[in-house]
Amino acid sequence: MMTYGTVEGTARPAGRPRSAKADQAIIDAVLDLIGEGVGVSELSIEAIATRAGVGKTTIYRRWSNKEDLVVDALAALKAPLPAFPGTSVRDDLILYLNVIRQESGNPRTRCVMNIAMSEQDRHPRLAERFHEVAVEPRRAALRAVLHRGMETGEIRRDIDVEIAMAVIGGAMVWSLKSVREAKDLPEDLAERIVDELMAGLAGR
Amino acid sequence: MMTYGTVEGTARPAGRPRSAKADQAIIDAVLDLIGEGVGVSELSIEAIATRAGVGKTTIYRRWSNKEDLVVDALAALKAPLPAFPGTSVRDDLILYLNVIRQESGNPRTRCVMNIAMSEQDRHPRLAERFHEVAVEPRRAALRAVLHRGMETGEIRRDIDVEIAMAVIGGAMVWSLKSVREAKDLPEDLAERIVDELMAGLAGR
DNA sequence: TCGATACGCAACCGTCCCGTTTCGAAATGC
DNA sequence: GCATTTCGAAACGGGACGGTTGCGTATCGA
Repeated sequence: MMTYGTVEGTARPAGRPRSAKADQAIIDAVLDLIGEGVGVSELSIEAIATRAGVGKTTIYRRWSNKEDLVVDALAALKAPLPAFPGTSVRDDLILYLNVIRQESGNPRTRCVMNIAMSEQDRHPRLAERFHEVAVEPRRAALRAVLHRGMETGEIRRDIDVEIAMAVIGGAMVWSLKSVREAKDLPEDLAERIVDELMAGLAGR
Repeated sequence: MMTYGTVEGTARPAGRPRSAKADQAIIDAVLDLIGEGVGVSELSIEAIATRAGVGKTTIYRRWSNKEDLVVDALAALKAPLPAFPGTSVRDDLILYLNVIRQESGNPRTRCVMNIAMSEQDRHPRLAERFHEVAVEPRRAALRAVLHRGMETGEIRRDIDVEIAMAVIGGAMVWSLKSVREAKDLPEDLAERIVDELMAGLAGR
């Protein structure tokens, strides 16, 4: 964001201050459009301005670059992670997967995720920001759950945590991607994934 | 594809026949552009024609619709699946994952996959075709491996096969998506995923 | 009150693309 | 030879968009 800092000693520039409302309207417009399935490359400043009820100049005054704008918009997308009750690792993992599943039903989240996943070749900065804002916090939370489980003995102490995280998240994401609608998946998908994972595939 | 059938009894139309070379050049151009990261919506007929060294009319004569063209291009993308040696389920699964990993290094395959995954909302027919051409054959092969393992006793007979498939594929795909380059992943990723999966997470 | 800056709005020109048409040349069947 | 069809190339009118500029207004500090 390119708003002026309010650091002490920094002189506030003369003239009319920038409208925080315009800031928010622009960010919201970007997120809305992305949520409607518009790709980054197809995002037009004009469309954003129109949607935000804002002049194009107001956008160009703040961002010189479309990608900068999208990066800021992505950063504004907060990732509310539920507190894990911690009654058991199994319950925490199931909750974790169900949050992912539920979020994938939100068009905005869904499309942001699509963009982050598919355009990381063309927009590395964007993908990086998304990773930092949305992915890493979740990974950290999941990692904590697993470590706690290793301490309580619910999980083997010698598992490869990074591999386990990839397996857990990947299973849900891949399932969601394999069907048209999240509704097409069994109600208890999260439970089944976690139980299958805990038990392992190997014969007795 | 809109080439003329060669069914017996079908009269061959008069005039100059369509160039098979042009057909192939157009399909290749589409695949090339997609492989370079161009999204479906940004694919322009002009760019395709230029790349293919073909007049726009030659394209419009064959496809009335950009999506039809992309669907045909996708269908032309064959999915060579290796024969599974079948010495053990573990080895087959590792091979399966390593094929996925290796293919994700091919820009063309990678981008086609990106498109199929992220634009299934906007282009359902395209996603469906991709699923049919690329996804289902792999799923069938993987399913066969698991069933064989259940028969030999290498795998529990009571596993949920669909869940297991989601877990196996998802783990690799999700890992690949989590890093910039496939090179950033450990060499033995496939082995580690499979072993972790076979063993399960649960404490002793 | 006055200067400075931001605001929404409209217009501008250049670029890209679309889908169609026209052109002369080439390739086939009759 | 002739009709027919396709070929690549070029051009068309129309539309979308980019990035810039100017306009009149609104909102701040001095």
